[in-house]
Amino acid sequence: MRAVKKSSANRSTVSNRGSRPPTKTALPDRARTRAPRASRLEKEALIVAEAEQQFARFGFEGVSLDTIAAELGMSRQNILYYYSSKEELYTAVLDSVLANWLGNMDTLARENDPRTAIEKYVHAKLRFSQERPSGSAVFTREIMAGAPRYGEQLAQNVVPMLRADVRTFERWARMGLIARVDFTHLMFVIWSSTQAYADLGTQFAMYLDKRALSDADFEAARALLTELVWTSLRK
Amino acid sequence: MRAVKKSSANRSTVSNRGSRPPTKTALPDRARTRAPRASRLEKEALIVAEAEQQFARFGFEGVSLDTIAAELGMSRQNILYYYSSKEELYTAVLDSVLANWLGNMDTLARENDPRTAIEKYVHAKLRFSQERPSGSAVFTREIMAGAPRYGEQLAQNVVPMLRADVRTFERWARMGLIARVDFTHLMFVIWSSTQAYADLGTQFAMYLDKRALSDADFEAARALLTELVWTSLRK
DNA sequence: GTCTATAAGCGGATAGAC
DNA sequence: GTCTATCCGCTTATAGAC
Repeated sequence: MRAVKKSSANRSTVSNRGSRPPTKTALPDRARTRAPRASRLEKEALIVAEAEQQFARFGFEGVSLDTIAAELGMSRQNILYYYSSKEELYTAVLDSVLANWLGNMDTLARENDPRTAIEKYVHAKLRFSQERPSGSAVFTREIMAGAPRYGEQLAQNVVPMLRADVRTFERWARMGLIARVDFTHLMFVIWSSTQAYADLGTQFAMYLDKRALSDADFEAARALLTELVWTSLRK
Repeated sequence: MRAVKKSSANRSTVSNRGSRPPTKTALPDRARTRAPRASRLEKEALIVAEAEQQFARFGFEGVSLDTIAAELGMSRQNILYYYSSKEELYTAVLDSVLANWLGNMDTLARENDPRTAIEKYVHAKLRFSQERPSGSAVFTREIMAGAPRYGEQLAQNVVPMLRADVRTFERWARMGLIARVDFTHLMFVIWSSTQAYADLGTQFAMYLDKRALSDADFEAARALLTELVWTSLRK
């Protein structure tokens, strides 16, 4: 197999700042009551947020510390003061997304009623896609690349969740609450389609002749997907 | 917005039908009089095939001409002899995938019976994901990046196909052949989930504790997705 | 904490020999 | 067609001044 090459790419192609996030507002009055510790965390959060946006669109190799720094009005050396390497910043982004994710995504087993469980699950997953599309996209890119930098964490955190959800479906089927279909592939469909509303959101919007997906679009997606899944499971 | 460079459509690498490198046709009696033209096309096909693999995993910026050349046992300068820039090679890859795609994907309207149409459509889309996963992934990455280099072609070739399919659904609904749901989002679900079996195939396989998805896995996906869609449309 | 300077290497692309 | 040589910009990262 080929070795994963080192990162270093000509950035001339990434000059497009078309749909960039709104220019980050500089730190609001950093007047005198500046707790040193809070300040650091605050700045790290800004860096991670900007890095998330860029990694989402261009992937690890497609982003340079310079472009991240430029967008934040700081120097690349300054970023390296907070994160000692590009890869460390990258994993910090993924850590941040994963934490937010695990904190907000309940498993199916939280609910006893299958219908309610599915409704809530699809809703939560789509909400994540809507509220943090970049976070979703960074994960998708990492997975598409073969998870070279975050495979361990994925295997330990995400896969077990999926397995638990499949087991929950199977339990419900044994209890006669739902019809028996291939629950693993059902999860694949639910995951990939909800994820797509984050990763391919701009493309979906373009198809719909709008600049970005609206609440109504996400509501339509939620309604349809819930309907699709539940109709096939209803006994 | 970024200017989309012209793609070298004249340099058609479309002849590479299958997923992998070209089969040498070599008519025995013609062995002496080697046509230089065929030789060139053959080599271009090899380059495009390797580039497709790498762009699929690492994206445009994540790949260097050096790594592509190394895998083929040639020099990066030699690649530049066939494709005068990295971007030209990249668009040649997308041209090749798109041609293969348009040639094999029928629209829904090809069939008169909705059920049959959906079955064939899902089947064809999944088959493409199975047979040319890298091609799918290159497109997904391009779209996730905001289609900076192939947006024009996407808008002209893919979007119209999707719109036509949605109109077909609507016609069937007016004819009373299927129930009325949100057909646009239905297409989003069909596209994203079938696409995922290419883009996230290795991850799905990992979840299933195997090295790669098998025919049986694709068959299970086909059966489930067809069932999901059709059940929700059956009147 | 933030800066300047610099190391050390990879990137795409061109020119020209053979 | 393929190679060597070369240009030059960009990249990550370190060292050290302030």
